[in-house]
Amino acid sequence: MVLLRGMVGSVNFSASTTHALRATAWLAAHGDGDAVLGREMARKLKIPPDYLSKVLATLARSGVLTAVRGAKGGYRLARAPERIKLVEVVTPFEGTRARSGCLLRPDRPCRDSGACSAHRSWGGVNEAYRAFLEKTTVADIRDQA
Amino acid sequence: MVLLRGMVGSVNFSASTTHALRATAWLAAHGDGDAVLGREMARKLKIPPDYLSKVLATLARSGVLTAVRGAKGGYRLARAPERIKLVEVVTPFEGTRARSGCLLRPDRPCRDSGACSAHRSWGGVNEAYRAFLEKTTVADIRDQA
DNA sequence: GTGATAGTGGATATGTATATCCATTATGCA
DNA sequence: TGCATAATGGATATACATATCCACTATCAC
Repeated sequence: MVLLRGMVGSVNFSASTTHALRATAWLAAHGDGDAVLGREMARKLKIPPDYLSKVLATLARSGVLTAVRGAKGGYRLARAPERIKLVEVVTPFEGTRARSGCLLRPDRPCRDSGACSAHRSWGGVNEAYRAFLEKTTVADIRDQA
Repeated sequence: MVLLRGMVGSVNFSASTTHALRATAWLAAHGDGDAVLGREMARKLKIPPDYLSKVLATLARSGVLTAVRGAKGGYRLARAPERIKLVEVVTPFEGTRARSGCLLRPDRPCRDSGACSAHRSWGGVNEAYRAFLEKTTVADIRDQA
């Protein structure tokens, strides 16, 4: 296995989640009210079109985007970017990977939450992660699109 | 897709990494200097034996464990648990998943690191994660085994 | 030395996320 | 109404992590 020392230690999202974040950020930056073609977003963001379309459909079902079918259709943000939290964008894709947040037994709720210091500081990492997703909105990442 | 609202927002490790953490914690708690059979650890920790043996072999190659072959063989911690950082246990398994830490473009180094506030606070999440792995040792998670 | 034990490593199977392909449905517009 | 367009969704392919199986090598006990 290839070791990438110094690179370890970053929190990752799945490809689906990353596509969702980039797409919503791009819509916030370039959407002018009109619906934007999924195909065009895929081209601009260099994401496989048929894959992105699934991601966009999921976001539409979740209420983050509004899908417009037919000619002149496409996708637009369901609300102003300032009113869409990142947690809304992330949740539909990270749901299956969600865990208890317990370091050693992520498959089940952990006993003695506050017992050891390692457990508490690990909880702090998760709390920082959760807080970021709650307080950051699509408007905040618009410029990075 | 099933949504698990309220569960999203925890940082996860892969199964291999979790096995490695649990195995080293268990060795710190139960190893009394003698080598412990991989098979016994698998039984106690309820981890598939043949899978755990690969994980243990990787940890031995990385210098976290010492492997003892032949009869009366097994594995032991290479050093005192206080002197083994979690980052050493995690690195051999999370290496392939390592990314740039950039929220929207994890596949490449990100431009304008300090430009937007979202970028900075996301960097803070990663910093908390990295700091945890650096400051926590196997001794700190021993009790959770 | 001989046999039993235990780690090592290659080959393979399985499950899930990722990615692609294509038929269908819905809608705007002439 | 009819046509072009675009989202929708099912089926399938690919890649990788996970898991299993088995043959091989190294070492201890006798």
